[in-house]
Amino acid sequence: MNAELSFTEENYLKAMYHLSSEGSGSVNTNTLAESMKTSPASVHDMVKRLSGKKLLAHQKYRGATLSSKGKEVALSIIRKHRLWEVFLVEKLQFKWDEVHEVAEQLEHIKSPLLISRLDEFLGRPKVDPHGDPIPDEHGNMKKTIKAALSNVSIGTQGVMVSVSNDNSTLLKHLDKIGIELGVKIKVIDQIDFDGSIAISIDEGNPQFISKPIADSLMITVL
Amino acid sequence: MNAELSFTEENYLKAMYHLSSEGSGSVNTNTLAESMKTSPASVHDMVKRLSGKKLLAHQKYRGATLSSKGKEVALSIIRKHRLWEVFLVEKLQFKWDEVHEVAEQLEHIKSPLLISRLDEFLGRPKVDPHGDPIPDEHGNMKKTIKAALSNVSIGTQGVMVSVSNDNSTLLKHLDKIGIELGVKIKVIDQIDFDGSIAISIDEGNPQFISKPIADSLMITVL
DNA sequence: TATATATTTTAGTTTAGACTAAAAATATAT
DNA sequence: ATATATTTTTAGTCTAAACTAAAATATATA
Repeated sequence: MNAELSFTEENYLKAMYHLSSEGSGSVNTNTLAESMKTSPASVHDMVKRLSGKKLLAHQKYRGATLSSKGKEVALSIIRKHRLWEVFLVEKLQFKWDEVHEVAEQLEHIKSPLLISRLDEFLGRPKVDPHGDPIPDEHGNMKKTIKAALSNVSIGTQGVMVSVSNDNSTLLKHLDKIGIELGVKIKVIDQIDFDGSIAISIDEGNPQFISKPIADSLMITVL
Repeated sequence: MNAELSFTEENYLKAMYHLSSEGSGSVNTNTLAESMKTSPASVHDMVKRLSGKKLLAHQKYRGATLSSKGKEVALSIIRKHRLWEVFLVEKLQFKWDEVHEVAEQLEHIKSPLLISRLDEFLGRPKVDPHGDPIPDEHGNMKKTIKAALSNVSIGTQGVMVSVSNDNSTLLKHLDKIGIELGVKIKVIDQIDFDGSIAISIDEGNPQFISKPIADSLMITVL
């Protein structure tokens, strides 16, 4: 009845989910091909396979859409991926940027018991180390809100998710003061005069960053 | 140069290792086919693949032998398998009869960092939950002496390391009478009539177990 | 509207890993 | 020593998932 999916099939479903604004809306062949780093022809083959398995709906020349069954599978893989990322960072001291490749492998391990025990072992975390929400066993998760650091109110906590500016002087500066992707940031104070703000990084001592810097730092609000 | 191996290729190498009395000696096609639950023809295909990759040596009609490179790969997979088993039992409260299937999947995850961190996290264990030794990162492990409980003389003490039979009725029975991995067992008496024996479990009161059960209980002799 | 461009689909190959059936080599038993 | 049985290898086929090249369709522009 529910034949086991290959790693590849699972990866296509995951990509479909991410590309279709959280699972609703259709994805065209070329977009999926680019995301999967393969050819449109290969994608077309796979889309036919997966729609044969009722995991997505497809009509000729009109792109593909995840079915509810397909969405369910995608969310369970995302859940596994993010739980493993938490494990790697919290238990095995992986750095933020070392987890992805390994989690890409671990997400395909098939064992419901493993995942429920892992979830428990980790204390049923709600977000992964990048601040992305972890779906529960029914696929429910709360949406994350992303905002520039300069845009949130005092007391807001979040996880650094991107720098909307690739000026290398800025990047070096961030590195020096300990701001990197994945760190937890809390806004402590805001100075009206120049728009600079005081933040704590990973629960450390408060330090100031200027408005232009705060403008370019994006966080997911926790 | 060192192209990544498929799960299947890794499984063949692992089977080769187990079938060739710890990696030395040749394995014939039929034996390997039975172990891999496939046909001799398929095995032959794979043996040609793997000898092309210098992971084993093969001469026509004369069976296959692991090369030192192949043995190295096999041992690294066995290492990963056993470390994951320790993780599942010690951290995720898996029962010793629930770990195998999941470890069969986890052993193929490719990340040297993951394994070295996992090893550290687990306190560099020397044996897995079945009492089998865990190879170190260079493939070294010490041999353990195992014997069936029915085979040792009165007065012998040992530690329960495995059950050479995965019948689930037996496993449940053992669980009920308090026999689990790691318990210390001493042979108190042997009854010639039916071959049953009296043992003490963790220095407790003697109790009898039948010959068929004693046959399938393996201990490491102390 | 007609034509150019972009996207999607079809058709035909390729590789890994399985399969079955049959042929070849080796081992064994009378 | 020869017949028989066993084991191994070859040959040919199948499926999943990729590929390239070409055909079909859709979209955009003159």
